[in-house]
Amino acid sequence: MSDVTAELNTEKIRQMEATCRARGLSLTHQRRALLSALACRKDHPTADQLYDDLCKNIKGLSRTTVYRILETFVRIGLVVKISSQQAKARFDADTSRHHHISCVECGEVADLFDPAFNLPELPDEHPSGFQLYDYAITFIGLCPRCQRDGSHTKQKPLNP
Amino acid sequence: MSDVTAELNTEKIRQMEATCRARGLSLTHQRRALLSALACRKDHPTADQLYDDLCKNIKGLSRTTVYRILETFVRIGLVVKISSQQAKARFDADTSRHHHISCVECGEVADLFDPAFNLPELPDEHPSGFQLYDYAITFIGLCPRCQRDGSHTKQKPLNP
DNA sequence: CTAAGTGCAAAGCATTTGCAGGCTT
DNA sequence: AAGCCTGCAAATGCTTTGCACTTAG
Repeated sequence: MSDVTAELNTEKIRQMEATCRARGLSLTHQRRALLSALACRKDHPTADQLYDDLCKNIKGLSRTTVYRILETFVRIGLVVKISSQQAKARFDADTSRHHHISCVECGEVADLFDPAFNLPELPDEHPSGFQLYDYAITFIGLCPRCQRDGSHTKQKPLNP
Repeated sequence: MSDVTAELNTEKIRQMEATCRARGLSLTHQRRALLSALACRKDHPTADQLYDDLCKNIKGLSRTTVYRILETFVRIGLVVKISSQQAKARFDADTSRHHHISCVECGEVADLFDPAFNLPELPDEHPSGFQLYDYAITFIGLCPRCQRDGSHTKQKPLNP
């Protein structure tokens, strides 16, 4: 890794630690290590990949801890959890182009037919080298029922 | 349900059955029932919700069968599987606005920074009554490595 | 010192697999 | 009749939970 990159990472880690302190979170070495692993990686690791990374440096680290810390970081907006808001798959018999909106609270999924949100035509291939087949837009929000109930026990947005 | 709706469903079911035949799939009553359940529902049921629906009418139906049939229907493009391409969550320490592209074959996720795909500003609330927080765009494709390997054992697109 | 954080083991779900028997074509 | 399909039970894989111990502030 180049010096410049290393410095950028250091800076990023410093910022993340500051965020933790601002939230009153203890800076345990497990958390520091995870912070640094996240800042260094340019891909989108799974919890287990991060666990494997950290194991090299922390003896006796528990997988549970990695899951728990990640959850905490997501809650304070330090990292984003990609895909699988809820673990279960949902199925849609309408295969026409439309979008979905998913409730952060209860996980229900509704249709959102709004051509204003359709994307311009996809190229067959992207500069990244990926061959593009399709895309999916998922909106995140709170459904009317959960707005009313106001229980909000799960992953409510919590940004500074 | 109104007569008109019922007729539309009948028509839709007929088309779906035709697709099955065209693919050489046996029209078992489990498959017929699932077809009809899917055509009737306007929401986005989980496999278990569909299983519960079907249980009322088919004695001794197995959950496994529902999962297997759904998988088959997805493969022939009759239904779309929403969210959770792979079951595991992935994490991204970059919380700035950008998109992701996910490989159908290996599940790897890459960044796609292309403002051309950014959406117009979101309204705070949508006509559906949902309070909107955010959105996520996920592109589906085949990564360079899997293009080379060409093993393609999983969910390759298979539309008419 | 004291609450917050961690490790361990076990449980929880959604989903998948192996295999024997049953049903469409 | 032939082979695709299904049911059952058990396994798998990711994630969460309960509880006692440890550590940061």
